[in-house]
Amino acid sequence: MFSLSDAEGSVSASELGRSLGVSTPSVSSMVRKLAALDLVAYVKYQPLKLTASGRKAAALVIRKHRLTEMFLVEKMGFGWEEVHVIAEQVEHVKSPAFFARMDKLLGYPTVDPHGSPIPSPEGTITDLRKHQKLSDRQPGEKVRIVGLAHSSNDFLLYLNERGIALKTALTILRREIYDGSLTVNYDDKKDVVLSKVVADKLLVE
Amino acid sequence: MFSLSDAEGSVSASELGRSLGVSTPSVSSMVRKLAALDLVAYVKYQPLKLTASGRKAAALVIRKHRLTEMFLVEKMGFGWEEVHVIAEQVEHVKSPAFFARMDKLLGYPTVDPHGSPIPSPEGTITDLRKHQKLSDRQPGEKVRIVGLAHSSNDFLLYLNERGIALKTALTILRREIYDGSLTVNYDDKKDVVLSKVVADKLLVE
DNA sequence: TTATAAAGTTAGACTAGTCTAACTTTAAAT
DNA sequence: ATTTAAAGTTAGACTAGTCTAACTTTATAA
Repeated sequence: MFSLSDAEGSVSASELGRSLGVSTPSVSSMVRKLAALDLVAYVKYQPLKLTASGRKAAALVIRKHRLTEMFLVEKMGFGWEEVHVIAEQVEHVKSPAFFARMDKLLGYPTVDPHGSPIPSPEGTITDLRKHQKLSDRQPGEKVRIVGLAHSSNDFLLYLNERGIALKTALTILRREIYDGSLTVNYDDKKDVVLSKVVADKLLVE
Repeated sequence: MFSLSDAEGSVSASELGRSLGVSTPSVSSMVRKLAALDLVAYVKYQPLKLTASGRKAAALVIRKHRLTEMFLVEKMGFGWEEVHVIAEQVEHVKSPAFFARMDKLLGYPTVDPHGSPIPSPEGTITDLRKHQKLSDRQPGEKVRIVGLAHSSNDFLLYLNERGIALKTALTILRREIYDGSLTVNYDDKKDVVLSKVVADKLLVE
């Protein structure tokens, strides 16, 4: 629910069911159990919303997920495209000490390997929207990649092939009016063309 | 089943149920499902036994458990008394790559932090019974601790308090005929008395 | 303003896993 | 060899979670 929520924090039952691989009646029945636990604000026939404590619970799971991803990359040598599926399993571990130790060994990181913020132990999550899209920057500017708006496997592999990662410094050379694609330089690469679709998903500062 | 098996590789349904916190009818019904998967050799009213493939499946779970325990101690700084409960959760992670990476980072260890053997990736498990108990050794002998016959939390804390760990070298000074207790020296400790109960559980070479 | 399509809910069936109570088998003891 | 207590199994009920089909509500659009 947390990750599917729109700007108002709402999800439709059907969208949730689709994403969970479950029918809408199943969503209905589960959501009412979550409402009984005060995790979901449930109003019949209305879009679903998490309560404050639901959002906190979600943030704490996301915290475990992202700490794990960071640990897998930094301490175990996995690639950023490999860690999501592993972390989805490890995040179910109950032991707070386990994640506290990861946090400490990592030096209390604030973002995961894809640049997404790691919620605090209290369940506070900083908003990523303060970052700007690469596609909004102008030719001539020099920017640094600090996050990804989405991080599907295909996208991560696309970036790997081009040697683009967090902290890569890009110089914007040109923008095509027609399709919004950008031509950029970075590291030892010259005149690399990135489509608008890609530039929209690269967050920079 | 694997860990409760006696010398003949058998467990009673009631013992299994007790250890799992489940009634005997539940054991019955699960065991028949495992028999359908050829993991358990099931004969009505007879003690339960794993099949060869059941033993292999069990060994592979134990492998994940013990690799995790070793990783928690060696790479994450946990104490040997803390790792069992965490590893019980982490062992459920599916990703073979995750455990393969632990194995590699640990340098392919053969025993866990309690001296118990780590099964091979093929599911072969070496027998610990080749080790001798401390209680079978004679006064005057010098021995090294290489394993524990059991590793309950209480026992591990008992050993922590006395500074006894794997690889501790002991000199046996005296054995009491009456209760079988041993007096030993090790490190900078002198004349430490270990009861027969303790000496039975310390495996040495 | 009403009709209608899309979304959500209720009803009822099914499965997996658990339980207790009643019954059967095994094996230990007279 | 027979009795009997312990262990195991079967029967049947219950819960949680899922589904499809039928029904209700919402909101869009004529």
